[in-house]
Amino acid sequence: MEPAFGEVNQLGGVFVNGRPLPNAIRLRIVELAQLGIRPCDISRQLRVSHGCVSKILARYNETGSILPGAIGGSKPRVTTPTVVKHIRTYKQRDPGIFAWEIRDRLLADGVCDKYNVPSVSSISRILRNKIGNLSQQSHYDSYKQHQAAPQPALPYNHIYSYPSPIAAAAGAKVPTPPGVPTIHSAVHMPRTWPSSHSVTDILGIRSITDQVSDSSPYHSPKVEEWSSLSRSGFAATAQHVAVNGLDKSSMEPEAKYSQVIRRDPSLSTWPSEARLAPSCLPTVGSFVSAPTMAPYPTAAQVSPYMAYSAAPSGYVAGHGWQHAGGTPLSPHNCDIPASLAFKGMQTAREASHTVSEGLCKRLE
DNA sequence: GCCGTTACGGTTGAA
DNA sequence: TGTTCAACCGTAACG
Repeated sequence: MEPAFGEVNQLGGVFVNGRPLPNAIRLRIVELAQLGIRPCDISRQLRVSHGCVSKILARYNETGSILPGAIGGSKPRVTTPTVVKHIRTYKQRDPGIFAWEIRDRLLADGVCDKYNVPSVSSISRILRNKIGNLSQQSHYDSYKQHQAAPQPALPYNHIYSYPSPIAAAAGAKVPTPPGVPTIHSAVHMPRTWPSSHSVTDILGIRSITDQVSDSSPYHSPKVEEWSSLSRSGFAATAQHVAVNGLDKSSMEPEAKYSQVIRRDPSLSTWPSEARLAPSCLPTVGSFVSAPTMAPYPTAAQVSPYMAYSAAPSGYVAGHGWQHAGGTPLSPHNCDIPASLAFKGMQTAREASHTVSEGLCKRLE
């Protein structure tokens, strides 16, 4: 159940327990860190707990991603149809085979690796439930296999799947086959079931899989909500013309369904609009002050989830952000400390420079 | 005072 | 359809 209102932390910032911070805030945290601002200052400026700032920055440094991990769900199933098929085969060849022997053979034959090999108990369950009496079922099974090969289960959190097969190969637990180059990508995440959480990805750049998922029956409305967080805020960022101004059209809920930027799969680069302009972003323009903002409208206004989704708008709206020390971090400021090296951001940042400068010039 | 870590209460979504 | 479980979240507190 989504609360209609968020809670207020000790710094006066608003948050929803159990839910990730809005993308705009997460991005802002990274931006400020790139500008050389200390985490404690970021914490105070954005009114986010320092633990959270630390966590987000640590994750960003480690993975190149600012977005939260995949929430909920279960681990990917290891008992894929292929594995079951092999187990069945082993059992057919040797009806007296033990589950642990099957497990060993799955490893030995390369059907599974040590990460995804089913447990002995799982194999036993498969033998009991899915295979059963082979002498009676084998014929039927072989028939059935030809009739309809079961589709592999959808990957865990397919909605967060990598935007490209290459990226998937780079991040997936499955070892990259020799010859397939692993790219140094901002989305490289050493996770078992990774998310597509690169800065570039959330800047409104829809991935190939995203595009597919749009028409997919599996497309989650929650993704739209999430995407709306990124796209309404960040797309406005990328396409913005006003400093701290609300490009309201891009903030409107309806806009979340529009594709802001699509990448042509045939291109090796992103559209220039999609690139991150770190220091020119008017994303989070103000303090997050509970008394002065209403990021969580009343339940009567919008649905509870929309209430949370609406938060970035609240963050974006408002006056210009100013550094605690009094040095204004103007959106016009395009200087980025070169000493700050962040994983996977090199390319994006280099590319973004052009856009950043262009944006800044326009803003000036 | 800063920062990394962790317990806690909460949300989420697949099984 | 409802429950369970294991992932995630941000906060608050501790060292």
